[in-house]
Amino acid sequence: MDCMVKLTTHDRAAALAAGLDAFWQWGFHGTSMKDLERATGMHPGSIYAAFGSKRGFYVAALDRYTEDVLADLRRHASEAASPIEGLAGFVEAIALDEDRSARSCMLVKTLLEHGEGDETLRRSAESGIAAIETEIGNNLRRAQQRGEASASLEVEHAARRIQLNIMGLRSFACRPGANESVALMAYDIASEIRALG
Amino acid sequence: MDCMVKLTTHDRAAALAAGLDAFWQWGFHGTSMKDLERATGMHPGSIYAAFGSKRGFYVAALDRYTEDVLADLRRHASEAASPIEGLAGFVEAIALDEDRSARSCMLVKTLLEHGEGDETLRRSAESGIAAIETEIGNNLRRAQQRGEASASLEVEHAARRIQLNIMGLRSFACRPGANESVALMAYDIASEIRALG
DNA sequence: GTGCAATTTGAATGAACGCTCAGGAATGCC
DNA sequence: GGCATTCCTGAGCGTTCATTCAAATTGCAC
Repeated sequence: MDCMVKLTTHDRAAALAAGLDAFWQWGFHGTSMKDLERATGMHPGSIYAAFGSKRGFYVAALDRYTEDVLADLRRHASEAASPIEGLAGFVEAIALDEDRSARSCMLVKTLLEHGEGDETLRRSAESGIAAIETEIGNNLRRAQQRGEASASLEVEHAARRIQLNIMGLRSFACRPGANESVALMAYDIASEIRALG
Repeated sequence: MDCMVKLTTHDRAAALAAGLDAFWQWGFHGTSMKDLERATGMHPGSIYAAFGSKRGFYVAALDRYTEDVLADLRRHASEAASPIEGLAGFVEAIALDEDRSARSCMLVKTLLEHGEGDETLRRSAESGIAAIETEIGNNLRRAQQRGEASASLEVEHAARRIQLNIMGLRSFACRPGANESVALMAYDIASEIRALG
């Protein structure tokens, strides 16, 4: 009627970002289509035209989240003096980023919300987690090649262990008023990573 | 009508256990009153008489979960040769318990599902987490008194770090087919705890 | 300016939601 | 056995859910 939002037309990336934000806050079941309409500025028909279903929207948003995390990881790796330092910096950033510090890892959130039940979403979360684990492993291997990490380091195991720490840290960060201790533990974890080098 | 379940009358503990199981599987939003009726064998009116609301039921089930975890922690502490060994055994048990291994910590699940929004549930989860953290801290302090842990150990920080590891481990355990690596990491974390002694 | 295809719109849909409460059954007391 | 009381039952309440689709609007070629 009043055509207040013509911007939204076809702005798929913006819709995804807004949808991700909503799902991140309230979860899949906790976010209604009405919430998504408000968040994206789209009307139900348009959302269905773009993403097929509420679940389809969630999966697309989750994939985008994974891409964001991977990009962030690669950025830290490329900007740091070494692969190990890149990983340590990635973890330390969790302590500094105040906007996101009170938010869990979206992939863990998905895994816990749909631990039993929705196979599609669980698979989607699992593949994202696996991708991040691989990326962490790549960094560790690069560190080995540069002689910065012991050749005897079990890369896959170490990568999983780092990811477990990150998952725990991000979950812990959801505790109300945990900012200080989250920062302390982020630095702890970062120095454990540096100790690999 | 057919009075098929007379057992349920007043069996509050059983209802709580059944409700906890349902909420643990599907979360708060993912569990409907119909599901709870099926799980408990109670009729809606009885559930409301017993717990006030769906949220009230959830809070009661969550409190019971916390009590269960605390009891488990104390049992390990009392049966082990030392407080440190008790904590290590508690963590190792996560690797062995196959029934629960695919389930996250219910408190973390609550925190993530209601990270933003439901203040009541968040507070409830937070107080449970705090109670467990205190109990872990008590064990560490006892280890210090027995001269098994360094007197310079920062108990609160170490307790939080252990809890972070447990949170991460339990979340990681929700990954489909992660059993092996979960067991490996549980042993890793247990030996890090033993290294405090 | 006109016609046409593509897109946007939002009211309407049936189902499922959390929750209530009048009425029936069971219980306790004398 | 009669009565008062407590407890249990489940149909049904109003609401909200995810989803659809016919109608209105738009963008574009000529």
